[in-house]
Amino acid sequence: MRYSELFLPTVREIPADAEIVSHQLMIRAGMIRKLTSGIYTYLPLGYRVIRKFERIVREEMNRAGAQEVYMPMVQPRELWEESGRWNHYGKELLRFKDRNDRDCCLGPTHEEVITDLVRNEIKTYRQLPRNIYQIQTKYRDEIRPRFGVMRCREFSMKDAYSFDADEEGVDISYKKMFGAYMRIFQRCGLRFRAVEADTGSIGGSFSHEFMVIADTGEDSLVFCSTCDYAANLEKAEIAIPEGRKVSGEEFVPLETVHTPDMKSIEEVSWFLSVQPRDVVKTMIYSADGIPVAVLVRGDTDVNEIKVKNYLNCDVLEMADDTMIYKATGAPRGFAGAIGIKARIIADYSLMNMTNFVMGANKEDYHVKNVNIGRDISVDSFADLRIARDTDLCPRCGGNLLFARGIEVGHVFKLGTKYSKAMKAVYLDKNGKEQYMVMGCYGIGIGRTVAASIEQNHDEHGIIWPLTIAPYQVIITPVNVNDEKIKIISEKLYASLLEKGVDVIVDDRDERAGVKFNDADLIGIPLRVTIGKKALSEQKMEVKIRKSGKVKILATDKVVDFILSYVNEGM
RNA sequence: CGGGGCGUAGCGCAGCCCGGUAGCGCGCCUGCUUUGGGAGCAGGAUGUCCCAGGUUCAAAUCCUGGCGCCCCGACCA
Repeated sequence: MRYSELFLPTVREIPADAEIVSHQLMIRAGMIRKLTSGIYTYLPLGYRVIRKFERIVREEMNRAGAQEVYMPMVQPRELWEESGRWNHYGKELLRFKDRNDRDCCLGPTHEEVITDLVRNEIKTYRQLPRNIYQIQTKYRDEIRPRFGVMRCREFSMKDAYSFDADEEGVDISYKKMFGAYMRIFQRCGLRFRAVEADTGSIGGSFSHEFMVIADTGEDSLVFCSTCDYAANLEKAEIAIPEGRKVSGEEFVPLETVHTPDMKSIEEVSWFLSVQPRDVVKTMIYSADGIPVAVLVRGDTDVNEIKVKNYLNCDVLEMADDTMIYKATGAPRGFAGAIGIKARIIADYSLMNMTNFVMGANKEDYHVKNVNIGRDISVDSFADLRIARDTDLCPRCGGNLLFARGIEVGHVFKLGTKYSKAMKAVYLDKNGKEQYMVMGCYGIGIGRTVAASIEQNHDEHGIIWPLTIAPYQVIITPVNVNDEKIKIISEKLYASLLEKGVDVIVDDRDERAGVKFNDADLIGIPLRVTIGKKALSEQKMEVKIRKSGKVKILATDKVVDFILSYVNEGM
C-alpha cells in the first residue's frame, strides 16, 4: 500500500474525551472513529488489525474442530421467552417491534439461536459432538459505554457453542476450547491469565475468563503466589475456617449505646473506641423482593455476587429505605440482627467473633457485646465477603496477589440450562431421549485489539506484535523529491510485496519527522529508512519499533533480514 | 437512573460573568524556500456559535425547554 493513497487520518493531539491509552491511540492512529455513544467505525488501519486477529481466531477454532457459521443479529421474542431470558436479561437487551408489531431484539449473544438450530437438525448421538462458531456483531445496550471499543454497545465477538452427549463429552469440548484460547492469546503476544469466573447472566455451572493483565482493566483478579489458583475477585473464594471456636472469652452482657448520627463502620468504631473488626456490618438486601440481612465483619466488604449465588435469586439489590425501615424499624445506618424481620446469613468471618458491636435497629443507637447464639441466631454461615490481600489461597494456603485485568475471552460450561429450557434433545444408543450438554465460548474481537494496545505502547504510539500488526513493514523514503531515494524505495517496496510481506511505503511529500512520527504512532514493527547518507554507502537502516534498535544493513541484505525477522515473529 | 462537566471552523480551545463586527493554535488550499524526528515566509478558504422558543433596538453571551457527548456512581458481558 502507498501511504499517499491510504485513508489514514492520524491526529497529533490527544482527543479530549478518551480516557485510556488504547482509546486515545486508536483514534490518534486513525483506527477508529465514533459514530455515536458506544458505536464505532473501523477505518482501514483498524480493520486490518481486526482481520488479522480474526484470522488467528479462525485458525485456532478450526484447528480445535469448530465449524464456522453466521447467525442473524435480529432475533424473535419467542426464542428468548423459551429460554426465559426475555424477562431476565434486563435493559441491556435492546428490544423493538417490526412493522407487523412483532417483538424482536438485537442479539447480545446467540445461545437461543444456536440451540434452536441444533435441536431442529441434530437428532442422534451419532451427530454429536458438534462445535459451531461465528464471528458476528453483537449489540448490548450498555448502561454507560466507555473506554472506546473496550466497553461499547455494538461490537464484534467470536462466539462458539459446543453440543455434547454427556458430561464427559462437554468436559472434553471445554478443554479443547480452553487450549484454543491459550494458543490464540499467546499468538497475539499478550500477557494474560485464565481465571475462575462467575457465570453471570449466561448461566451455567462453571467458567473461566481470559484476562489480559493491565492496570486499566475493569476487573480485579486474584492469584496465588505459590499454586495455580487464579480467580476474578468477584468469584475469589476464601478458605472456610475450620469450625466455630469461641476464644474462651466470656460473654459480656448486652449494652445499648447512644451513637448520634454515627452510621458508617468508621464512625461507629471511632466513637466507641473499638476496631472496625470488632463491629459487624448488617447489610439489608432485597432478594427477588424479599429482605435478607447479610452480616460481615466491619473491616470486610460484602461480595454481592457470592450473596446472589448463595441465595440463588434472580435479582439482588440493596434494599431501599422503605424495606430497611420495615425490616429494622430504623432508618438506614443502624441495622442490626437483633429482632430483625429478615432472613439472616452471615459470613464465615463472624464464626469466631464474640462481644461485637452492631446496629440496634433504632435510630442513633448501637448495641455492644452481641453474641451469636445468645442474642441472635444465624440461618447459615457462608463465604459472602470480598477477598482481601490478607486472605490466604483457598487451595494451598499461599499468599494472594492482586492485579487488574481486561476480560478478552470467557469460556462457560453451560450444562443443560438451554437444552432443557428449549428442549434440545437427541436419542442415545438405547433410543432414549437425552438433553444435549452445552458449552459456550466467547472472545471480544475489538476488545482484544484494544487490550493489546494497552499492553504494547510507548510515548510515541502503538507497538504492534507482528502477528496482528496492520502492516509488518513501513518503508520511509526520507525525501521523495530525491530521484535516487524514490527509485530505490519503490524497488524495495516491489520486492517485499512480491515476497508476500505486508508492506506500506510512505511516499508522501512530507518531512522526515512527520513520517517517523506517524510510523511510530501507527506502530508498524519494522521501519526501513531510506536516506541519502546511508544510501551513498549502499546501506539502509532498519529500525525495530519494539526495541528501538537500528540495524544498518547493506542494501542487498535488507529483504532477507526482513523476511527472517517476519517469519520468526509469526 | 442519581451527581458533575461540556457543546463556538476538520481537531484542541478562548470569547459568555459584564449583550454590540466571531477569534487563537494546529490542520487544510496556493506559491516560494526547505528536506533525517511533527519546517519557514507570504497569501487564502472554512462557522445553522447543538436545537427550539423567549427577553432585547441588538443574543455565542441572559431566561426556559429539549437534544447530544464526556466524567463519577449505581449496573453489567
